[in-house]
Amino acid sequence: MDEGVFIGGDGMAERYEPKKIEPKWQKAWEEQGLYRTPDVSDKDNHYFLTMYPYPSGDLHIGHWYVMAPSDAGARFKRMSGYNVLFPMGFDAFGLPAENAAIKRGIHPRTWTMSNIENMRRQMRSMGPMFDWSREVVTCDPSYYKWNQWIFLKFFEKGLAYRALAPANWCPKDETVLANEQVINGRCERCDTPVVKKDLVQWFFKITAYADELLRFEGIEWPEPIQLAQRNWIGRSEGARLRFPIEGQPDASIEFFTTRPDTIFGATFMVLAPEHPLVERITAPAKRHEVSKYVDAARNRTDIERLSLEREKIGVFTGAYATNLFTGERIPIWIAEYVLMGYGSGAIMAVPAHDERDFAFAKKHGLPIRQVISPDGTEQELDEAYAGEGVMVNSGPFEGTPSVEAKRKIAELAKQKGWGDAAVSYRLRDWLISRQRYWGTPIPIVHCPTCGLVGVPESELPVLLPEDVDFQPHGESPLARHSGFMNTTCPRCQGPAKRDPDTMDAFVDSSWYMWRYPNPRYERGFADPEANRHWSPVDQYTGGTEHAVMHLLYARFFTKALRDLGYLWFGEPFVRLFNQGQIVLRGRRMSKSRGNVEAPDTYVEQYGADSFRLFLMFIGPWEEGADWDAAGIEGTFKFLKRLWTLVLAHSSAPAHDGPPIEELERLRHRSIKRVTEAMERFRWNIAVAALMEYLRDIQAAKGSEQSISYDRALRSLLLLLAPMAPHISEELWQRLGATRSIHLESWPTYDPAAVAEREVTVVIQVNGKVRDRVIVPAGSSDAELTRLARENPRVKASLDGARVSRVVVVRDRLVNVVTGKG
RNA sequence: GCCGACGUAGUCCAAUCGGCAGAGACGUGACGUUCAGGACGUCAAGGUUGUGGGUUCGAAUCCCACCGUCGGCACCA
Repeated sequence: MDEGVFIGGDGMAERYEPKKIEPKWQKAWEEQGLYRTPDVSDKDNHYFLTMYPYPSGDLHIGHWYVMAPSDAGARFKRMSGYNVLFPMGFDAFGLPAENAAIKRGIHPRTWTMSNIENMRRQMRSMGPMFDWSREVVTCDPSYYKWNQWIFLKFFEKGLAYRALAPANWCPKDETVLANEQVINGRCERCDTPVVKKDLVQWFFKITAYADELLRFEGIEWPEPIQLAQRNWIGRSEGARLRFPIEGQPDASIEFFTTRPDTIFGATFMVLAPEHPLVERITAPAKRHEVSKYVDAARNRTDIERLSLEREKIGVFTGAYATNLFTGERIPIWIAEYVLMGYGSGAIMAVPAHDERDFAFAKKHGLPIRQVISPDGTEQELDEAYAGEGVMVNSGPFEGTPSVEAKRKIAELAKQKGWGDAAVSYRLRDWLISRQRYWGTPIPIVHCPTCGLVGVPESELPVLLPEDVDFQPHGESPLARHSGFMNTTCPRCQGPAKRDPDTMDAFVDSSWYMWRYPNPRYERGFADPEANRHWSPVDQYTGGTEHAVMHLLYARFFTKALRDLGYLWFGEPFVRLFNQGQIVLRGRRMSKSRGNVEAPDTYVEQYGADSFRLFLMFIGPWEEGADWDAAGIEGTFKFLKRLWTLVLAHSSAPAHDGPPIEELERLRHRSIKRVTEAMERFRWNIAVAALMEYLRDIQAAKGSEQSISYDRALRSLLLLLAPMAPHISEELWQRLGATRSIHLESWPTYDPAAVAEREVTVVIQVNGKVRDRVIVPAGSSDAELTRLARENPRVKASLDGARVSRVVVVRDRLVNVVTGKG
């Protein structure tokens, strides 16, 4: 027989040609409306969601790696008896569209929409079960209207607010960036070093939910993602205290510390260069030096700060505070290692017990006093001791264990009115305003008399004008569009200006999952009726790169919208699965690197089914893989063998002979293996099990006429259907089916039928294999022990030694252990 | 520096509860089919499970230390 060819009755060979069958079925499924999911059916609903892509232009291998296995998962769930919603859409706002458009002179909307068109086409070639009738495109006014609506609800409740903040500013993109968009001090998009710039910005108050975001009860998320979010939120317990400033009776320095137990060792204080008190407290003699330092610090990029080798440089303000616990006057310094964005931008410096303070004290000749000792005695410190111990040099607390002292010091401070125990978070509020064009306009009117006024709901959406000069000029492009900017105040009807900024695109993705159930709903961001059937999302899949941004924002939005009364649950995604990334020679694929592998040539050559299967076969999904197309032949050959075998069977005269036990056992075993692998998203094991199963069927020569053989092939097709939907549909029809294989039920297995009748049991002496025996499955321990003790090879290797024990693992092994000595 | 994941055949990877190291695939080699190559089929070789220690009758699997690769965080008081 030739390659993938079946010589039919008429002598014509029919080859497996994916190019012929795949488009045919894609068209047929679409015409049949096979993937239109009803909101209500006689089955349980299951919402399976994979992260929507950014429409960058072409679907690359990374997209396939995310989507194809997700599609298999959704299809598996559907065959398992659920009514599955598996929608798709486009994350269509954001910087790349604007940057690309600027470069090519095309309007961002034109560029984006043509990319979407192209990517839809490419996605269809994958053969996924997306319900396109529910597609969401975020740059559509009918979508972003609800960004604005949610913004206004947040604004009313104080969850959206404006504040002057030293923002991360990218000089090249001429925009502010969220903390999450700054990678190693550089702009996530263009790699330009980021500088600080004071701007009035819009924030969402995610910190109001810091504590609740730390809890993951009731949801099944991978432990590493939970950990990443916990670390990002960075909750720490300690105390917030105030020390008075000498000569400034109505001001004090507030600071947060996790180590109140070390307070007797606080020999100086340090303020962040941007700290509001700096100007006020600086001694006249120091003014010049201090302002020089502050200016330099502000203009430094984060990159420069890091490249200073974390040298602890700073300047003395000439002012003094009082350490209320020791009564000492301690100098107030300013230094960059204290960050304005954390705590209150000021610290008590305890050089003996903090590495950074130690380095600073050494450099500037400040006193170092040990107050915690591991053993209660004082010793010479050549580095900071950050561990626990017993307090020394600590007045009334002398001898107290430091762990206990943390609480006691906070209590004393509270009594005296100096402060109290407190919790601090690393998490900052989410800066959402962008000085760019391609985003959702912020629905706020700046009125000279009324101040900030929300646009009335009836006037939404505030449309993003099309005729805008979006070339960057260091301000929001909308600011130069007078038709957009000039408006009237909704409250006093006087002349007013619109807000020229747009929203971070992460706002869009924070709630898109509630839009899918009914994307055309006009009376709210989410259709309550449709959402009642689907939400929250049962299964979410996506990349680990979203561990702390999208996934945290979406949780925040869900909780906030719940508290506003619009959702009835607090977690958006019940189960989360994070797949790994496809890399090329160890490097992330990206357009800017120019190392993007296009799937199209592989789809052209081997078909979508082989390519899907190969992506799933390449390794465990959660681990990702280094791209190497070498193995794709393997999955292609597998499908060709399947094709040949099924076609031969389809033209065979009859298959009604008696069942064959071994073939039935193989079938049950394969169903079990594949089912369990699919449940765990271990596609590689599932594919391997199918390959093995096919070989087993091929090996059952002479059984072709049996009912078991027929069942075996049909089950194989059913098991393959979620992963390779086209070929399984084609062959299913060839076997005489009248309706789609994708409407069939997942095959079930009988555990009893999986078990082998006879098993090979290994016989060991002291853990070394001496013999193997074939025994009936389920043989008793006593029987196995007897077999082992009487075994001639065991006797020979025992050589008269005393047997101290016999370990029996039923159906597996017997280990004869000899006594010691 | 801190946190996390992963190290199994030349390569990608299996091994469900601690129980025979090998399911599947790539590559390599031999043989068959073929005029030949390809394709297809049959078979084969290939191992100190990263290193060292520990627990155990028994460790790829559990524990400790180290090395390596990748990812995240990175002056967070």
